[in-house]
Amino acid sequence: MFALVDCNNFYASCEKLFRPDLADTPVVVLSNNDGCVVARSKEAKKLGIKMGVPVFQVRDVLHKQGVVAFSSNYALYADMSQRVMSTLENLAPRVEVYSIDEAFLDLTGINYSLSLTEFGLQVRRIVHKHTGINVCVGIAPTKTLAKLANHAAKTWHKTGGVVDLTCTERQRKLLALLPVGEVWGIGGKLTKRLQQLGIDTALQLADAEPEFIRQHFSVVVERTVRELRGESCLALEQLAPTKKQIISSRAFGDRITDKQQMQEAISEYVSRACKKLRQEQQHAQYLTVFLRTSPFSDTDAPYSASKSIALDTPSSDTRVFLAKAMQLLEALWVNGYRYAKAGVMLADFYDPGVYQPSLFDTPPVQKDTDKKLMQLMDTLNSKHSKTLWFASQGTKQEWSMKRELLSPAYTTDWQQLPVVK
DNA sequence: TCTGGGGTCCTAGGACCC
DNA sequence: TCTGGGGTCCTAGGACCC
Repeated sequence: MFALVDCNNFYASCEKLFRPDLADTPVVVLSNNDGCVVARSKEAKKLGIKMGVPVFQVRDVLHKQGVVAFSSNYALYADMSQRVMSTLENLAPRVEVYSIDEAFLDLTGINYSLSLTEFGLQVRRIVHKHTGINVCVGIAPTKTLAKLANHAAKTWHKTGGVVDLTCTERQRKLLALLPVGEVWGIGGKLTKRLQQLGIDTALQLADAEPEFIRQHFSVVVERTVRELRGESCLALEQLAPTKKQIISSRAFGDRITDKQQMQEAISEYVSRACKKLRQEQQHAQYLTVFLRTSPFSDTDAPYSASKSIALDTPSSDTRVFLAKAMQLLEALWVNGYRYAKAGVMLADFYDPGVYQPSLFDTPPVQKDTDKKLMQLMDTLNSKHSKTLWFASQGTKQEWSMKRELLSPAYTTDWQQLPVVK
């Protein structure tokens, strides 16, 4: 038996938590560069502001209705997420942190002492008491059904924020009400193709033959069908699997037309990605650099390109990747375009010291001093960010993203603690 | 004028092998 | 004239998630 615990309007709730004056005010949180709406308080949802809309399309509504907007404050959200997750870890024996605002709990053994619904209500109470965040709880025999139970708990207030779908009849009743696109794993494209086959509701998908779905779609969709029928195919995964790739990319605050600025940006992304790589305690062999103009522009000539290179030896040394990235950029750069976004990707990971040399390679020697230099950089930068950086990252970073509506890092920076007067 | 970032998994098809 | 069958591995692209 699984429970899915999902925080309500997570980013917006985090912002409201430290601004009691905004308790009843509509609040939205924006993506990087203050580009799109990525979270909405319940008041903002009521105003009809859609998830993911570009800000410029709803600017009038935001203004007229007195909506308060915030830039994304990841330091705050990550810290609040950790508090919620550690509270959950005290309430259930096994927890899978699925995303920044949701977690699956294994409920095996829970119903010996109290009913599953009572347990769900208790989770809500305790998480709210410890963190101030409201959550909803969906309970079911499979993860996919638990997701739908959670959706129901969020949608219908009279559920009290907890829905237990143990009983098959309740499952079918709910599935009949939900369009197939609400099912976890069924996105826009699949919804269309399923509808062409006459499958419109979640119940119709559950009642389709798994073999038939397998033939028309894939094993993934087949698994979804089985999960909807109550056959658990997706297990709880407590340990975060090691990463297979690391991406660092950003849209620019302003378009880039100058090569040196692009070099700065790519250098910045390379050093971010390498820092993450060292945190994962991995070495990477494969580097990709990409850049593109805006796909939304009618006036800008379109250009999008990427190039990759494999190192002779896996590494986590920023300097090695910087040198290669500059070579790749040299090959990719074309004068005259208005670049909107660029990024780098690291892949093909190895544990440090483990790799397969080719026949004619001289065995690599990673000098101890190289390793220490990177460690020193990371240590210094973790205490005071941006203490040490590479000159190629630039000093002004005029291209960097816009975050004009950023709230303070209330919980992670001594200088920015909230003050009670 | 202005449209996010970071991931995973699966499949199809080509190259190559015996 | 007639040209097999069964694999593996890799990559690109498509789909999904939050």
